[in-house]
Amino acid sequence: MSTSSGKTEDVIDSQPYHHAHLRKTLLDAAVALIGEVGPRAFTLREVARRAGVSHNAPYRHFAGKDELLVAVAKEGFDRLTAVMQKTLARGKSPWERLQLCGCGYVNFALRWPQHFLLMFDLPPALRERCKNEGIGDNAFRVLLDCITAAQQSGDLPAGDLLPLAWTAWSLVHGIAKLAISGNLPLNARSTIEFTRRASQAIFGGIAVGPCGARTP
Amino acid sequence: MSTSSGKTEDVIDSQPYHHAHLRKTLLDAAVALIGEVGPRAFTLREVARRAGVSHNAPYRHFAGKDELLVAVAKEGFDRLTAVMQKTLARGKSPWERLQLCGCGYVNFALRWPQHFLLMFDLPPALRERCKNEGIGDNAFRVLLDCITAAQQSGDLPAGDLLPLAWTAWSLVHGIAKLAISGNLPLNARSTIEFTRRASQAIFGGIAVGPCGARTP
DNA sequence: CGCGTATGTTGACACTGACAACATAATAAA
DNA sequence: TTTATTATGTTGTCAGTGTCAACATACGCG
Repeated sequence: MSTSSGKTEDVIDSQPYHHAHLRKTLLDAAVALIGEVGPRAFTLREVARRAGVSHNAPYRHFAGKDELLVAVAKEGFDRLTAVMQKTLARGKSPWERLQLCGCGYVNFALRWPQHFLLMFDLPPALRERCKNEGIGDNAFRVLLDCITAAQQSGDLPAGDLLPLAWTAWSLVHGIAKLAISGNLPLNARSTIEFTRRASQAIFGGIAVGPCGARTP
Repeated sequence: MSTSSGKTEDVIDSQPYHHAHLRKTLLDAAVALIGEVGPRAFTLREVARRAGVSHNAPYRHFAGKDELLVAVAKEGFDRLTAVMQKTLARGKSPWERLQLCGCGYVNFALRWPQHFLLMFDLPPALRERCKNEGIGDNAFRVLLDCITAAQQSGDLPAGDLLPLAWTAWSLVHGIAKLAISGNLPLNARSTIEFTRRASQAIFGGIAVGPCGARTP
């Protein structure tokens, strides 16, 4: 019983050797650990411990702690993209889909706050590497597509795409960060509702109509 | 010359004993260190090293690393408040002052990104303590005052204060965070300009007029 | 002057990320 | 088949860190 370690592995015990499994196992353990203790208490050795391997085994699959963090971040962006796509699919118009896209973003942050923190609070050097590897690009593209569609349907004015995207992203990112850190005294449901109203406000304007936080 | 350590102390050498000076010295060193290496590489021992004391001296003035971090965060919020107040003072109308308030916020983040990161990326437990001690309250009050003034002058509609404040805060906070992490490919000047336009957009609306990122 | 207390130091411990050396399993080569 | 090579996991070690305990020193008050 050389590989007496675990659960998942036993099924495919024809390969008692870890093979590429350990990488996935470590990644899963890392994602779970992040969700439990957050980026600060995240420890390479604890990840190895949970995976049932020695404290140095991860080095065969990741150059170091940093690379594991990047991998966890990548996993996070993939999940974020999925959540946004699933959420915005409920929208009936380009305009509504754009709002729901932002709601999906905030919802992801509320559900997996630690993971979200890791993704965006990466040290500059790692964040740079993420960008070079195009790790957040898919998620951003979802937003861009939403805005383009809203422009084509006439819900948004034609013109430069990026400033619109940055504005929308900044708003929902700010909401997400502030909500996670407890600076918005709202529960999850209210936070999403607030996101929706703020999104409407940002495109429809607050000053021109009744208070944006009041009525649509 | 028992206290041959430093510069500032020599002036008041009538008290060769460190007294309450060390606390300030440590705090200054901590702020400087944060600015140089960021929250991640921030080390209690390095702070002590820079202050010229043993690695355990800080424990006489701070319960531990966490409490020092909280103190650094508090210092940051005080400076943030000062920057916002100074910036918004240039505004000629309540409406303009509100925008400049946000610009001051972003400007602070651009100038002292590491310090800004520390202030808002504090671990939940510490962030909680900051809130309990009312550490960010002054800065938030500056924003509230701006909004109230804009409401009284008719630039903003009357109504609940907090949703308006949250919306504005979320927007500038998002801009600051994204800019710092390199997700907005703009230099400092353009980022501030973008902040101004986004602020106008959020209250004036994007969809109702020409593209908010184009013309005032 | 002497003593208690506030402050700073030394020493120690467990923990971490990282490296080097070693061991073993899978695979390729002969 | 047998051997060599590579991929993967382990053990041992190191410097660095946060924190605690024990010790040393300087101040202030009786």
